Amino acid sequence: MAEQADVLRRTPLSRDRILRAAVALADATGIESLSMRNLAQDLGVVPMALYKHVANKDELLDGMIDVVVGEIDPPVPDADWKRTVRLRVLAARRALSRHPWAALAIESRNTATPGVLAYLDSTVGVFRAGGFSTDLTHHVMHAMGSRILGFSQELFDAARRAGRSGATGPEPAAAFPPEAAARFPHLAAIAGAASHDEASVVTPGCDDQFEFEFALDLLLDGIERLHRQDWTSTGRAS
Amino acid sequence: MAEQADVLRRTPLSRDRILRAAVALADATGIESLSMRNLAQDLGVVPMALYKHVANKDELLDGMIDVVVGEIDPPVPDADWKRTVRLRVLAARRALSRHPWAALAIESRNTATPGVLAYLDSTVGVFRAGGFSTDLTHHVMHAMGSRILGFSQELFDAARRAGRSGATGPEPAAAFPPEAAARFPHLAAIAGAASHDEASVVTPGCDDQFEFEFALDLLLDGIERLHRQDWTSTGRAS
DNA sequence: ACCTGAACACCGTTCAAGT
DNA sequence: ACCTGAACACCGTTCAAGT
Repeated sequence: MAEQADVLRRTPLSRDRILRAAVALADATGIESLSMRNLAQDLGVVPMALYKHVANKDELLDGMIDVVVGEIDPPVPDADWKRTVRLRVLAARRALSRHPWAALAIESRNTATPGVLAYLDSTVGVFRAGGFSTDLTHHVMHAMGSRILGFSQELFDAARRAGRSGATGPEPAAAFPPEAAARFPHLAAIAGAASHDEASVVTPGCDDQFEFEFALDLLLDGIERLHRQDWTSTGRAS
Repeated sequence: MAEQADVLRRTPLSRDRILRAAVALADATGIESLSMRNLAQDLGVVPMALYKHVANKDELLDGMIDVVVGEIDPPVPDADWKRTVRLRVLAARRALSRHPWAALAIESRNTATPGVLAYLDSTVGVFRAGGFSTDLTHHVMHAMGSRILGFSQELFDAARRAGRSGATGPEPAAAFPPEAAARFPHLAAIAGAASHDEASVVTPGCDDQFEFEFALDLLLDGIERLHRQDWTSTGRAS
């Protein structure tokens, strides 16, 4: 770590080098412990040196987001809009999964970065090429929400960690704790219901990838149905 | 503001009074400017006095979340699970909408609060009472994601603010800016496509409530279809 | 025993002094 | 002209000194 900093010290700073170091630091220690001072130290540089290349911390975060979004595999041309969207979303999920802080960072910024806009634009293009009206495409993009970028909101996942004390850093989701099970019987009943393979009796947690694809397909199937019946917002043909 | 603090100064501090003041402060000035020092000043109290009632800032945030979740109208008994879920989710949306900081706060905490767990538990109960298997209920809860608490992820919304400079504080979503329209033609094409009423030509933004209900119904319709065909995770009957 | 001021270990960022 | 140390205005939280 220290000798690496020594090696890098003489190579000149650049926006790109700063962004890559910031991503690596957030990957390693979490976004909440990423600070300008901290990042500067990793780069063997005085904190103020960073401000030559990024205006402030918000711009740094925007840049980091676009590094991650830039890792998403380009779309594979396919006649079928549904398969194209599905593969691209799963590619986004792979990229975002490599950087666990990225999803929350994207949601926290109240303005989309150029990289996110480019991604959304190309995805809209897939729907349009598939024959979707601008009207339906608009609503469909809203309905997909952040799922279009490969992440869901982890709200329900947080319940699996309900009894966790958070002392020993990140760890796999624990089983639903007994005292919570008594107070929340319905949650306890379904917590163990998703053992997709019989071997996972000890850790009854569910398969995140399965859940994601389940929700994605639920949405895509519904979208396909609306598209087939030429749905418009003025008169629902349901 | 100052005379209000004077009046409150002699009424004794309590966890409840702290939480309500924190919610009010976050509502008024945003969650990012809520600090312990700041909140203490609003209460006419020295910062350290707060620590008698909340262990730390994280616990304060958890308490604030449960104040908001506690404002959700209780479920209305109805024979129809679909209508029950729909009404409850829309009730959650109304409560969360009154506190714009709450959605992100809930997502940021990596453990569910007791109030959120209670809400999820009762919602699971609605599905179970409607005849859903534990298996399907589990996946369905994941698929709904944070939408079950009445908020979506605003990812696509951020695109509408793409050209915004953020200088003058919170403001309604601006029209898609011209220079962005050139770079992201597909987004520009659908940005204006959602004028639900003809009067909104000047501000072509879309109707958030419509988009939310569109997505909610898309999910509920898909869920109903799976339920009708007795879907199980082992053999998809699609 | 309770309360609280000062202090500690941090932040992001400004700015003026150094080269 | 460029770089950077010190400083400013904040944080959350600890702790010891006061009552």
